[in-house]
Amino acid sequence: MQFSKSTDYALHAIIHLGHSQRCNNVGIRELSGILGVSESYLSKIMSKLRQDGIVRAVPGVNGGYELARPADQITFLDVIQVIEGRQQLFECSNSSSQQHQLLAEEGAVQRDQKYPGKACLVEKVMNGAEQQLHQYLREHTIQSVLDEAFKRCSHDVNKK
Amino acid sequence: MQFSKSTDYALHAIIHLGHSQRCNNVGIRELSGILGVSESYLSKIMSKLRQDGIVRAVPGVNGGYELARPADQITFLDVIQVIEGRQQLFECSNSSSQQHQLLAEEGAVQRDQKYPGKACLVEKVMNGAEQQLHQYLREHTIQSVLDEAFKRCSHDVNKK
DNA sequence: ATTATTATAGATCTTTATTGTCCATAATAA
DNA sequence: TTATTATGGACAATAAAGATCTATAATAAT
Ligand code: SF4
Ligand code: SF4
Repeated sequence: MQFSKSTDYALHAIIHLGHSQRCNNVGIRELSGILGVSESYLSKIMSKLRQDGIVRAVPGVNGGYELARPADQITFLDVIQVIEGRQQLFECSNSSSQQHQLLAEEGAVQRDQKYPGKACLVEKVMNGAEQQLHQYLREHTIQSVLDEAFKRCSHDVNKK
Repeated sequence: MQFSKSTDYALHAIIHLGHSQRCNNVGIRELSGILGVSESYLSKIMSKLRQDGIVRAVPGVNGGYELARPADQITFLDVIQVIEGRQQLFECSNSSSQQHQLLAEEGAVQRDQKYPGKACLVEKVMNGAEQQLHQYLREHTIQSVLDEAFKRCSHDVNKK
């Protein structure tokens, strides 16, 4: 299990947009050059990011992309979920098996929406783990990375 | 990004073994029947679990599988990593891109083994998140699920 | 020792997901 | 109006997951 390359690209693209906030929009050409990915492929990713409200896009001369909201309001989780989707990390495929009887509470079969507390014991652990992951990714914003990069940078300057 | 079905099968197989500890070995036939998976496919999974020292296998009459160590010493992470592997959740593919300069410390390119503290800023976040996930999965053992299932069960009996 | 039983390893196939390209179209600012 | 830029659909290549079959090796019971 790994994050896809697209997630990698999306994160770096967003970070670059965050870094170029003051300037004009950033076109797909520039972006693709900096990330080292083809324009066609990257544009698919940017399109998704726009559909999910992470970036704004404007066509035409001097068009391009910009962040749809301040970088401190864009979390890693936000970006990752655009690409990876929002399904659960663990989805049981055999809830009709014999074992299920032992491990699941009554009513746990139709567990998707309404009874979060009634998940089976396996899902309880797996979903718990996923929550830990999400929590951490929610706590880290694009801005926090930008800040740290700037800190490092100025520290380097002081050294010299 | 999702856990594979194989991980699902592996977890359930191990749980069943833990549940049948007192009795004899559990053959692939019984196991496959209970999980609702083909024998051939499941045997591949069991083989991996054996190679990684999670279960013991004995061929021949009355052979089968049993846990290689007590269920309270088998964590969810143990089982999951057998199937999903041990690569990092996030592996950067373009550390030669222009962006890399900004985000990575010096020496961060050859980051794999020796400089865990020097990872780049993106990896720092992503690896941190992975650690959260792993920590949680490490804290939950097969036995803990068994215990809880038993608790529920006896609670149900009391009700009746 | 023989035999029936069981796990193992290899080859192979299908299906699904990821990664990637190309092109025609729509939108926009100059 | 036009040059420019993003968008969406179709498509292809590759890789990974899911699954099956078969021949072989190991073992316990006889
Ligand atoms: S116990 Fe949970 S994970 Fe297992 S089969 Fe039932 S629903 Fe699925
Ligand atoms: S900054 Fe980190 S994630 Fe980004 S390219 Fe460099 S090594 Fe990869």
